[in-house]
Amino acid sequence: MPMPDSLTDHLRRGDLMAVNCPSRPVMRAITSQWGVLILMALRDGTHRFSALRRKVGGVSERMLAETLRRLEGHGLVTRVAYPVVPPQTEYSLTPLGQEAAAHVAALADWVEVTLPRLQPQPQPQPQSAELRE
Amino acid sequence: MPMPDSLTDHLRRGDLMAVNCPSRPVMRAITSQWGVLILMALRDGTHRFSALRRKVGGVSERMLAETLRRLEGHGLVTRVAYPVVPPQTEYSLTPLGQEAAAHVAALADWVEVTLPRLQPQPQPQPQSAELRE
DNA sequence: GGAAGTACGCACAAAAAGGTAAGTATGCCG
DNA sequence: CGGCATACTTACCTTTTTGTGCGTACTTCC
Repeated sequence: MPMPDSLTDHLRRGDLMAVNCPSRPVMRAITSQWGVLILMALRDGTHRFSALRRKVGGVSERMLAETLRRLEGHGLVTRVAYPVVPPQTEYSLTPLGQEAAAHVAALADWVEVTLPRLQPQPQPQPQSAELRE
Repeated sequence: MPMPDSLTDHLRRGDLMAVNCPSRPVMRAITSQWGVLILMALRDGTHRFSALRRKVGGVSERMLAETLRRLEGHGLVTRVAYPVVPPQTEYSLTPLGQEAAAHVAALADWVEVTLPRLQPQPQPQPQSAELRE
């Protein structure tokens, strides 16, 4: 019988497989499409908003701002805004952010290096396999 | 003037920062919400569909099937379907899948272990900081 | 003096992700 | 003999995500 979780009995010290695991939002922030790229971009040091936008190909201003804010909210990114004439803001990784970024960079490097050995998702037609009666 | 990329001049050996980098789809498959969890779940060995569904909390059948298919398309997961009376299918990681899964697991472990040191995203009101005239 | 650059917030719209329910074929359990 | 379990797919609908302009306040460059 699939009786639902009686309570928050799963959140011992973070079972990512549990629906209510508090680590999930953090993982999502880090592994989000732009989160990954922004973390990696910031590994090269402090960047301004527009510099990041130029560096991370394809990101819109809205997504960049939003993702930076989420990362900041989790303590992975630092934001320093100078209320100067033309707005200026500097983003950089916190020590924790650097650790996280190192992990995603490792994965990203692996993907890039392994790419030729990965299928270009040929999308096989849904035939049944292994016919043994 | 923001002249668009003249051509495929960016895809040298995989600049993830480039919009058209072929690594991006793979990264998205791996770092997708369910991709991460499924890869980690499969680290424990071969699983059947329903076993995975039970293990990965919160995943729907649709998402599970879809994500498995994407991972399979990229050569990270193997699917073996036995055309037996009640359907039976076994999913497992390919060698490449195990490498990928190891990376995501490393990140996930880091997150779980670091969680107490990460802000619970207090979402600060958008005030300006560092007032220096 | 008009255009561009800066770092966004906001409103609107399109696209993508995700959930739900139902259907399938059939052996097994009660 | 009816219901459950299995592994999905498909259709339909809701939710979330993402992109596109627009506006801002002021300065510098042509």
